[in-house]
Amino acid sequence: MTTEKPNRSAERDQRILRTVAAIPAGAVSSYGAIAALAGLPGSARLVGRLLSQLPADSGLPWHRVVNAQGRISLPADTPGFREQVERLRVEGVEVGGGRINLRRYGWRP
DNA sequence: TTTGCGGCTGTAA
DNA sequence: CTTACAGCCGCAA
Repeated sequence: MTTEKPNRSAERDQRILRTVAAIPAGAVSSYGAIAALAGLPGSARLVGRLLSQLPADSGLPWHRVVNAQGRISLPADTPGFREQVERLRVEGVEVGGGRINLRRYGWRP
């Protein structure tokens, strides 16, 4: 009735986060791919923003998301970058120079 | 409410 | 590898 304005953004967020959560360990996906899988093609940057604001205790595998070039999108001199590299290696993903071979580790649902 | 800007982007040149 | 531009969105002014 009075409020006929559903929070569509919150819904998108959930869909994106759920998609990220679906990436299996040992694999990586890209911002654009996640957005597309979540039904939001073209909203790659939204995925990035979401992950960047993700609480530390979210439990989501944010580290399994890299850019379309297979590169970690965080500045190489940041704790976040090192953390991502570390987490990926723990899962068996080879990371060289902040790079990942998508042919090999790219997630294909 | 409109506008402008910037981003964990993507793609093409 | 660098540069440029295109879309999409959230946020501050």
